[in-house]
Amino acid sequence: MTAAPRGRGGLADEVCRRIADEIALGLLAPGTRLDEVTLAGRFAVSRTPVREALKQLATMGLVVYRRNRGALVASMTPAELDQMFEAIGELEAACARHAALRLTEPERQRLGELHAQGRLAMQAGDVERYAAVNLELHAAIIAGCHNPALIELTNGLRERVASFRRTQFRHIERIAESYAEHTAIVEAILARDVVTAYREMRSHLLAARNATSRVAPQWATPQSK
Amino acid sequence: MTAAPRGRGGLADEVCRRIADEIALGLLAPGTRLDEVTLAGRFAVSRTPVREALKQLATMGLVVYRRNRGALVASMTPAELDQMFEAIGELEAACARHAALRLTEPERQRLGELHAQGRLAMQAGDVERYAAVNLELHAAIIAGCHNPALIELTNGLRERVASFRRTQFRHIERIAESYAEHTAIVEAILARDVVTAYREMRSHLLAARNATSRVAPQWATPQSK
DNA sequence: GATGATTTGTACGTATGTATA
DNA sequence: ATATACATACGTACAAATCAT
Repeated sequence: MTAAPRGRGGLADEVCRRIADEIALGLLAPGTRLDEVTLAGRFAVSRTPVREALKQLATMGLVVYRRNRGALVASMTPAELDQMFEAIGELEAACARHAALRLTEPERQRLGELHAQGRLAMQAGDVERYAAVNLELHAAIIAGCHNPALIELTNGLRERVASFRRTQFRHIERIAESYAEHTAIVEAILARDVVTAYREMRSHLLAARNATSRVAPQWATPQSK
Repeated sequence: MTAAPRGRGGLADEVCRRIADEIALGLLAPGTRLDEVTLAGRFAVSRTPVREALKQLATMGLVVYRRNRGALVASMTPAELDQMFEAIGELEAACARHAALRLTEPERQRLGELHAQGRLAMQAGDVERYAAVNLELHAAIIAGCHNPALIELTNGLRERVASFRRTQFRHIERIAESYAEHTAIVEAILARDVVTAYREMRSHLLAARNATSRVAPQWATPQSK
């Protein structure tokens, strides 16, 4: 799932990936203390790889270090989360614009299929499934820009807010809205309409931002102590 | 200069900053081997902080790791550099758009002053000075978006390409072009014209990309081994 | 406010793996 | 191809700082 350390061997990178996944999946809630020896025990390694992993996670922004007091899973204020979504909006919109011009034929086909799957999930009222398809659709568009730097940046940001956006599709109404927005985006991309693809993706993510911040206000407080 | 690790104490972060600076300044050329013991000696610390620093630099993208063979200063192919500039263009353009709406009065004033300084440097034919002012102007616009996530992302990318864009203003003609583009950008921002600010900043960085890649084709080859 | 316990930060030793002759 | 040299990767020990009592 996580693409964080540019795939190599090494215990530190392995530990880094596993912690990153647990954070993204919400198993490690924001504000959770990350004790080096505990983690070392949990992954059956010494403290050294754990320390290196935590340092990497800190530079990724998934973890926050406090001087001589160890690491915490990063938490965000509502304002910070909002800024994050704004940044993601800018990046994904850029990705969508480039995707409109650069998508290969098979990629274009897959984009259409994913969107169709989204419709089925929506009509079935399957929230989990829609969320999964939604993720894949966005991933397809991001990858479709064919610019590794942009892709990496965008996915990095998405990973950082992953644990904060779980409740995105709680309301069924938001799913219908989301699908309608996806339609505009997908159609624009397939029509190679760069301006519309950019604009629609941007407003789509602004809408998602509002949907999220409405639901998750209480997490934000850093429960440091 | 470098803002890499979110300012804390600790030798690892100190070493990280210093190495990052040396890379950005070109003292450590792309492809240079980063020997742990050598660096440890140079900074008068043990290998541990150096290792942690290198791991951080690797996740920042300034350094690449080869499995069980240590770290190298990251180098880029012309294609990768191009993609990098494209990504920077998207980000800075977004910053410019937000800056047009969010700049405070003192910030707006400073922006005008910086641009005026650029004109003086250009008229004096002072390449070094123009390059410095150029840097400050871009930094002012980036900071002016008032979105920490966007700012951090953009500056991170700029740092990664810093050592590759040193020759940007070799040709005096490029300075004149650059200044003219800056004029369009600054005027748009000061007029709160979001569309123009975005468009002009984007094309400005595309132009800079071309200017750079024309000059620096040979560095790109990864001189591994 | 001082002392003890816990945890991070740094240093160093050993083993494994890669490159060279 | 085998062996040697060498640097990295991991583990462990010590020191310093923070938190709790």
